[in-house]
Amino acid sequence: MNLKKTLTSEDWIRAAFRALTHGGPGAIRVEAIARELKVSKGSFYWHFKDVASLQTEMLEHWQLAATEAIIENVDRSGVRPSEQLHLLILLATSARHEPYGGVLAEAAIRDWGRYNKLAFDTVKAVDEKRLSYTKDLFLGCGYSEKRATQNANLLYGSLIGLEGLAYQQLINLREDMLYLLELILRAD
Amino acid sequence: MNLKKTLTSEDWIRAAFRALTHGGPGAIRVEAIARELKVSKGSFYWHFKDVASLQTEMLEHWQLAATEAIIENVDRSGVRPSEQLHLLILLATSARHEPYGGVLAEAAIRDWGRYNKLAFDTVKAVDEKRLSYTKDLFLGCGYSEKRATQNANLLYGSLIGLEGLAYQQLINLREDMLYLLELILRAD
DNA sequence: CAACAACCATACGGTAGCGTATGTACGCTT
DNA sequence: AAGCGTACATACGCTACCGTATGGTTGTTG
Repeated sequence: MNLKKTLTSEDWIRAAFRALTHGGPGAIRVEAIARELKVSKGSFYWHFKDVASLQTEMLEHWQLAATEAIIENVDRSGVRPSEQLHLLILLATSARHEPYGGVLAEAAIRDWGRYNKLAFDTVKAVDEKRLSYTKDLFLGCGYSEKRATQNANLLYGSLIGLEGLAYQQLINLREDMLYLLELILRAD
Repeated sequence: MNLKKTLTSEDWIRAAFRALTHGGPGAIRVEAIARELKVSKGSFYWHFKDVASLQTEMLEHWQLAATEAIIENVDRSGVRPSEQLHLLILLATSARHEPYGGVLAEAAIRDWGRYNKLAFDTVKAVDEKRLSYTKDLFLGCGYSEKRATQNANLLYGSLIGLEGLAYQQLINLREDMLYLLELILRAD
């Protein structure tokens, strides 16, 4: 009995994320997603005012989930700061805990942010929060303000860039990220 | 007398890159670019068979230019390997020598590669060449095969990721890249 | 100067999407 | 069982784009 009779707006949002992940921002189209969901677009315009409002809700959902996902797990680990950084990388490079399609959706939204102001602001807010959180972990390790900032920038920026290369099968994401952390922590 | 009477196919390609940079892959539209160039699409279909062939030529042009751009300057510098790495970063973070719109086009093509196989293969080929070149520089510094590979992955991957953060005004690209190189070279 | 090719304009049919208007089936209340 | 709101289906007009067909203009060449 997994047959739901009626759809919710969240069903539409999830389907829209699949479309975004597979075809980019331009694939967020009412009629195409409706076909995917095997309903008519009458359903869409019942749950949403228009496409823009769907996009807004998508970004809101993602922003919430994207900032809570990893941070909570690391905070609750209860280990010491340098171990938290290690754990952070392990979690970030497993990437099966992220919402709405994981790394693929993450990259798709990041791309989206290049051509859409709302998406840009959303991604920027998420990046700021993650950078700030990572910086705090380095501060907890005893690094100076400047060093903590640089280390956080480096760790997070590298993660984003290396994810792209890993997607192309050119590198091993976790191996290279752990190597970077080693370089950082080794330096006095 | 900067008024050229007729357009060349390269004029169309350059305009298409501007469209790509500003609006993403979905902005590569004949009639929109024609308006931008103040001609009709009759011009386009004279120079190109269809949109797909324009896209193909765009990627071919970019692939050629993107691999030759920096590498040549570094090769001709004549300094020793570790200084070449330093120079490489300076050039990569100035990014005003790149073709077809520089970093912005680069990122747009990278995004494009997520949803288009031809673009994907092109970006992958470019990344492979740059990674291999960077790796050779590290080999020239005396690093082992494994370390040279890891260092190259890290340096190039970080550049891509940090460029995104720099675009959001969240970091200083050159400062963080030079810091990374310092971390790498300092480690024995 | 006639002929030809390069280059572009205009007009057309076809497709795909958006948003709206309206019809309809179904469950739930009273 | 009559009525009402929920959740869709269907049909419509509109717009933007693609690709083609065809005609016009300009420069070059014999």
